[in-house]
Amino acid sequence: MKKQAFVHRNLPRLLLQAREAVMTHTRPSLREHGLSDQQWRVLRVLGEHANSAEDTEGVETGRVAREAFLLGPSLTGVLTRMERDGLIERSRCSQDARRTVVRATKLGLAKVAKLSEAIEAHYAWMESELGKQKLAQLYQLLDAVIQLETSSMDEAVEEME
Amino acid sequence: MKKQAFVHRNLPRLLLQAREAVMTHTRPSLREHGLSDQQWRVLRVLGEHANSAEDTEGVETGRVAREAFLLGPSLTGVLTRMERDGLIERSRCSQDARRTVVRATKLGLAKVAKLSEAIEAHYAWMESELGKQKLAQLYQLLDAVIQLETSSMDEAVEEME
DNA sequence: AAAATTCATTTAACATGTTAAATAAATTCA
DNA sequence: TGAATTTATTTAACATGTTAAATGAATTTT
Repeated sequence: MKKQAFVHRNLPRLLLQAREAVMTHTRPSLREHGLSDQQWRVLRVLGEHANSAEDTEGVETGRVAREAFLLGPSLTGVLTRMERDGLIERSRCSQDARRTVVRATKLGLAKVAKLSEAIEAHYAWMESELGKQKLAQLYQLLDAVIQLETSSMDEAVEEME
Repeated sequence: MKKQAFVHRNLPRLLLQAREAVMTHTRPSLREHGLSDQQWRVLRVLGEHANSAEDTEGVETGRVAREAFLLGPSLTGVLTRMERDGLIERSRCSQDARRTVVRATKLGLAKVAKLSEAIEAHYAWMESELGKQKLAQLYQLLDAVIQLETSSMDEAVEEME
């Protein structure tokens, strides 16, 4: 019996499609508040750090970039427009003048609060439609893929050094 | 016993990360051939249609946009640069002068052939590292998410009409 | 057939992604 | 201490994403 060929499915494209499909649901809420996808990611990060003890100064932009999954140069522009729109404030870090620190304004924090509800509701909906197990399974598989590729990349870097 | 809260994981971000992780592997091959991610997607589509019977004229840009997952205006720019670099040719559709049709040049097709090998090899590697079942499972789950969101969107559109 | 409408693509304007180079401040080293 | 190096961010230049408006060609309507 001939072995059935495993038909693979353009994984990057599928991941992109899946992401778009999910965002199609949450994006309208963001737009109602005048936020781009990236601005929302930034606000979300700032919201998470807002009540943290040492974050009275704000969060370093490097950290924001990592956690919001943005590159430095992109973040610079995003922050400029967010400052213009009164969502955040920037200042120099008092400890290390190389760094810039950012914090959300009252307006920004208010949007985080409102939108977090909408996002939560969306997760609840997905959970009920798709099932908890499947969702958890998906998380696991995505973690595995990320782990796989990242760790193999580390090896490649070691070889170059 | 208190019910354990289901900790959800920022699905869009995970999907983005997973996609980046996968592309981290294939991107160097693309760059060696001087291709951007988008240019590769376009070439891939053109390659798939190249040996098709009726495609002697080329493929309509609308179709390319859909299959390469690009928006019209983005595609226009991408194609302009690809034409400049000798990867593709554009012309007016003889049947319907509104449409533009595109085809890959010899150079373009050669790159598709070379890169397809590299991509295949990458899938083989992922398959062996992650396991066929898990990969198949991931495809299934991603399909389910896409299905879920797109079908619920259709309903929303119906309500507006 | 001429006007109105629909359809496919492009242009325009602005936001973001991406790489390399420039700035500027902190750190290390001689 | 002062020069060389490292680190954090920004600027610059170009490619792509995104929405709305413009263009041009087919189709429908009257």
